[in-house]
Amino acid sequence: MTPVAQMKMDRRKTFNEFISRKRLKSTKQRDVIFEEFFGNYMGRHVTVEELYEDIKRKYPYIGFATVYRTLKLFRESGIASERNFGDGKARYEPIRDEREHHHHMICTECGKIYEFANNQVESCLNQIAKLNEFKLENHKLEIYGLCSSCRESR
Amino acid sequence: MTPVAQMKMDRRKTFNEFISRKRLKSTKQRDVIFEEFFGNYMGRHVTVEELYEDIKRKYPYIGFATVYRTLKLFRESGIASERNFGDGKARYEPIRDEREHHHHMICTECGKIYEFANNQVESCLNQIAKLNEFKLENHKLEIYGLCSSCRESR
DNA sequence: TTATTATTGATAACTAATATCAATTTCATA
DNA sequence: TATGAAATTGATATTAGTTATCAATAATAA
Ligand SMILES: [Zn+2]
Ligand SMILES: [Zn+2]
Ligand SMILES: [Zn+2]
Ligand SMILES: [Zn+2]
Repeated sequence: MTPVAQMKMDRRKTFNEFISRKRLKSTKQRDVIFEEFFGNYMGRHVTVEELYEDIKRKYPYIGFATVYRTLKLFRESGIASERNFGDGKARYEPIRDEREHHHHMICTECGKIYEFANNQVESCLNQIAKLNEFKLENHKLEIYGLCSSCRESR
Repeated sequence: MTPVAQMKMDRRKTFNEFISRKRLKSTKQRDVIFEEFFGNYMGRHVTVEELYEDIKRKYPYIGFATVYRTLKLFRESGIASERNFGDGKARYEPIRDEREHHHHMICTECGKIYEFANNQVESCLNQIAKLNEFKLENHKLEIYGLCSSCRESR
């Protein structure tokens, strides 16, 4: 089994456990949305609208509200992250590895989103929080600017 | 003259220059909003609604749209920063010193906002951008968690 | 199978941000 | 200081994204 397939299976397991722990129900719609999201959006940052439009083509009976609610469930169960990059639309990304914490660089010209991680920054933030007697629960770090190709075509 | 009064005068000068450069007009409303914002909100992070409610008490003839538009002008002229801390409402803060770049720690319990600055983080971000051939235009960094007092009362 | 409970999808309601527009104000010019 | 073009104002409407509502339907425990 490929690592990606393995990961998908792990997320499915986590989600199923969440469903039964919370006494929720597993439905056709949730299955479809899971398959689409974890099949086609790995490493991407999709808006609810985008995912809905995508799914609607194959499964026209699935409504927007269901996609919206299911993505919230994915987040709640810890298999997806919700992101907000300042364009007013929430974006969701599948969590690949729970230890893989990362941040984003967003091109203000073409909108492309790049990911990065940096241990030094992370430990700085922990130190800053500690120094201020602040219990760090989470943090948000984004770089906005021009990606290399948009930079050239200026 | 106190440093704060000096700073306020400097911002006023910058704003007046902006007004005349852009061929805009100076009005009673803009004066009132400037005075209120730079008089009472130094070091704070006020929403449009809050500032409007505050001003309305003394100057009931000033409308919400004017406060909203004037804060946009303050930002455009470089005398105020617009912030967004994930509660869906834009917040504005007077720029105290143009060299004083800082970030925020937000208590998820009481909503208090603390500021911090850290050179090491800044140089890390510059390096990360450089490494990815990304032209850093700006960045956003926030720590969310519990402040020391909310932490204790848990 | 049945009864209970959750889910669904259409749509309404909500919120913050922004656009519209006629009346008013500012200000450059005369 | 009068005039007129241009910007501003405040009330209100519109938009966009999110979230709530609810009757019909589907899932599941007993
Ligand atoms: Zn990401
Ligand atoms: Zn981090
Ligand atoms: Zn600040
Ligand atoms: Zn910084």
